[in-house]
Amino acid sequence: MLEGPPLRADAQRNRARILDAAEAVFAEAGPRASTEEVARRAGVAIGTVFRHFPTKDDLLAAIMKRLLAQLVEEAERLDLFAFFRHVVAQAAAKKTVVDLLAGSGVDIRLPEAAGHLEEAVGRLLEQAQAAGAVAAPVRLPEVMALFLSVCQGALHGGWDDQLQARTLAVIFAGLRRD
Amino acid sequence: MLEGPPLRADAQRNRARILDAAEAVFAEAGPRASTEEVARRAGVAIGTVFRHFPTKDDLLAAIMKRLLAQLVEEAERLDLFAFFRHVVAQAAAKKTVVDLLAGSGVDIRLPEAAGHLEEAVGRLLEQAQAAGAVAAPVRLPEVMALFLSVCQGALHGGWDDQLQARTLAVIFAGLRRD
DNA sequence: GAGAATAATGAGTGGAGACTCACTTTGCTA
DNA sequence: TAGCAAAGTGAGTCTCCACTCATTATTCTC
Repeated sequence: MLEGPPLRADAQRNRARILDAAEAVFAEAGPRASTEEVARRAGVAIGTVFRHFPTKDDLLAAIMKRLLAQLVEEAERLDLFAFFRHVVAQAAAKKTVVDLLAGSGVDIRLPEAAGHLEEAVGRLLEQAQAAGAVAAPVRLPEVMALFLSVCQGALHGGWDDQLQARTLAVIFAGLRRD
Repeated sequence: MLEGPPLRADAQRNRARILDAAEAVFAEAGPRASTEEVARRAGVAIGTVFRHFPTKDDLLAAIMKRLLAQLVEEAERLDLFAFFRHVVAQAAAKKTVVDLLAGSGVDIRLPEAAGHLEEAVGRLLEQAQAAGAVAAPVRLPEVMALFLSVCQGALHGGWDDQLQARTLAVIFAGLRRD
């Protein structure tokens, strides 16, 4: 993570505005939304967006990193089941994360941030297994796979509360007794 | 389903070629692949593609319909668990269906064909419950939700055989004992 | 507060891809 | 097999969008 000299005040302000706008725009319209829309929403010229993020992918990667970090924080506050419920409930509002975790058309790798998430979920799994809430043979890879699958399903399927509860119930039952 | 006069022989031939090419191209590159690539692969001029399918969405809808019909056939040959396994294993090879079932950026509704699939899976569920292989309180909506979720997960996550088996094992356990 | 460095601006460029249409070719029918 | 309607062709249009850069504006430093 190479750090140059500190950013000028206006640059810092704009960078933050752009990230916020990008998060909102991409959450609403998915990663295919245009960079111009982001600039407009941030109240900034298009060139400014590209000064901060030389390519659109850089911008997407930056907000992904923020969102993943947020997920990790949430993982640290909740147990495995609550974490699943929480994230699935939010999936629709976080089109970007889900789409990008899914790699939908856009090529972005964030091994570090994604690794942190996996570690956090790993800790939740250990705790749940120690408490006897998840069967012993369950391993992290399938938990992550289920996690991502369900996020995408919820996002694209437009699940209501009831469907979400019933679907997670099946998965939770499967985790408890494998 | 309005039927005009029958198609001329060359038109029929080309229509079939275009559908085959589109299926292959979109399976490899997803729905974002260009119509020109489809035309090239079909050995046909771009205008011919647009004569048969006035918009790209029409083309996508047409192959979706074929693929859904195929899924229904497979559902009629297999039991619920085998169907899940089969489709998940093929998910990666069928990027289009999955992406479109998921509604990724493209707006296509095929209520009829999708309804048939749901009916077919409904029958599998009934059979499985009658045989005691799936717990009674499980209902069709969550089975469909799990089905679509897992398809997307498998597609985007690039699951290997082992991960696929382990992930499905959790879901199957959840279905058996809810 | 003057000067230098950094940042913002936004019209402009280039490329991709969906779709059109004037013209040519092909298949059907009488 | 002549004639015509159906189908095929592909260069060209149009729109959208990522990205650039010469110019102007804002901060920082002394």
